Amino acid sequence: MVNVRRERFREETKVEAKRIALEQLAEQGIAGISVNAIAKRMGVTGPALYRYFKGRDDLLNDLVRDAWHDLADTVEAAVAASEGAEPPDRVRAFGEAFRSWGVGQPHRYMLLFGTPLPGYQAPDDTLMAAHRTMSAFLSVLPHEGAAPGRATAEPSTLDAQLVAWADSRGEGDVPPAVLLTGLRGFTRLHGVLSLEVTGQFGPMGIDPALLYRAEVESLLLVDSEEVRGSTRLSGPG
Amino acid sequence: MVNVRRERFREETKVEAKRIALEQLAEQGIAGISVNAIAKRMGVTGPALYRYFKGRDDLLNDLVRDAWHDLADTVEAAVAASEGAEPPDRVRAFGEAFRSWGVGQPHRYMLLFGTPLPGYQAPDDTLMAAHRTMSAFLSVLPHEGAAPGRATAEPSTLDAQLVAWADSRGEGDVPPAVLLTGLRGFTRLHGVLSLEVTGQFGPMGIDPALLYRAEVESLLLVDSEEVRGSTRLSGPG
DNA sequence: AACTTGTGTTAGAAACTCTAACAAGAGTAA
DNA sequence: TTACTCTTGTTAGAGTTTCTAACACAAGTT
Repeated sequence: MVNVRRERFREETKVEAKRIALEQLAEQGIAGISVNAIAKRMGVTGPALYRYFKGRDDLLNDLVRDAWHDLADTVEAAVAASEGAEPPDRVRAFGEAFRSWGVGQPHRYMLLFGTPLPGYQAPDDTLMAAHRTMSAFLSVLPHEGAAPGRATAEPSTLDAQLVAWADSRGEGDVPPAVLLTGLRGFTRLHGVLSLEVTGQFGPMGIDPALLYRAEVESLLLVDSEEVRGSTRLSGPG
Repeated sequence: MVNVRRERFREETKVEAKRIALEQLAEQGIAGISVNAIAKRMGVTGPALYRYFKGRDDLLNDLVRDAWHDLADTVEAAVAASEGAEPPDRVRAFGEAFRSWGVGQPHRYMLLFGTPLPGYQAPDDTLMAAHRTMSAFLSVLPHEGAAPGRATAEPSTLDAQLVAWADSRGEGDVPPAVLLTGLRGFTRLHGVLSLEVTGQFGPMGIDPALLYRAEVESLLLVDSEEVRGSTRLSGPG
């Protein structure tokens, strides 16, 4: 029989430890997360926490997993709340939710998108949450009018890779054009956001929010770009 | 009188220490850089190196500065080598040089664009190199046809901030439209590249190079995007 | 009541950063 | 040459880490 009381206390201890770790993360960054210091703040000695986490890396991996789930929940909620709105507004809603999440907790954002621990392999659980985040984004991109592509003869093309990627996540019905828009769009948002949360715009005197929104708007056009050739450069036509 | 011989030895010691630090960075990431370990590999005891660096943070800041200068040199060389080519090809040349630099030394790339040390303020020297990098990019973007804007009445607009930023760098003659293209373009390249060097595309089975090039091509269109309204979404016209 | 399991303790190894005190060499000046 | 200063190395040590091992004790099970 499973001891439910012990299991519950054990879970609460882990939650409490991670809560303090999140504080350390927010205040001092990843390097400021210390198993020893967490234990002290919980009123126990250092080694006690090793009954709950195999090591510091294990704790960090838990934080990464939790953060991905939190991010996925956040953007999913925003997408759900925008139900019924016009497609462009739903994209904007996703964009704002994503940015708010990141700007509100810069170090946690970089915990997800910064350099991973050496040898890190994201577990299925974590990958699932990352997928949920991306799916939420894809769901607000309009699908109509996009050619439903399947596995192409040439697997080295981006389209083929995108379809294979979607297939592996059980989303084989999403057209490659939408997948491409989603993936490129995500990299664009991350491009601005990651520079913002690391403070790179600080010495430049530029409001990252404006730049971010400009990029969000660019997503609303990224499809039509693809249609035209890409040899033109600059100059109002 | 200045003792030139001592000064030279001192400089060589610092260079050697940073060389080993770069190896540690490449192999184990930032966390793997250890003053003690560097000293041992140089055949001296740990504290000896503190005659050359005020502390570990000081060493890291030197690495950041060197990396920025190296990156600036690299993209400047690529831009210079593309002299005379068509503007789109020069943009591509910059893009490839930037990506090669980052992909070739992922941890060093993240040393520049990852979370900075707490309280870090980039010194002038470092800012200069960052500016050189951006200027190299701006120099391959075509300027003709762009309206030469100066300080606007409304300073909260992105254009006004861009002009102020360029002014502070002594590049007040660059039109705001080009500044915007440059800044947005840089964030796009960084968006893909930073996800690549942190291994985020690994589990996705997608070739980041293809995605990166798609974004490079998007830069060649970013201006014309601005001209049209930004309310359209998806769907081949 | 006896046994197993879980969870805390202390002790300690092996790292790390960084400071202090000291020793010795290199360069300068009387 | 002698004396002084400056630079650069050493060792010792404080105060951190992470993490393992050995032990103590309580809680749950049989």
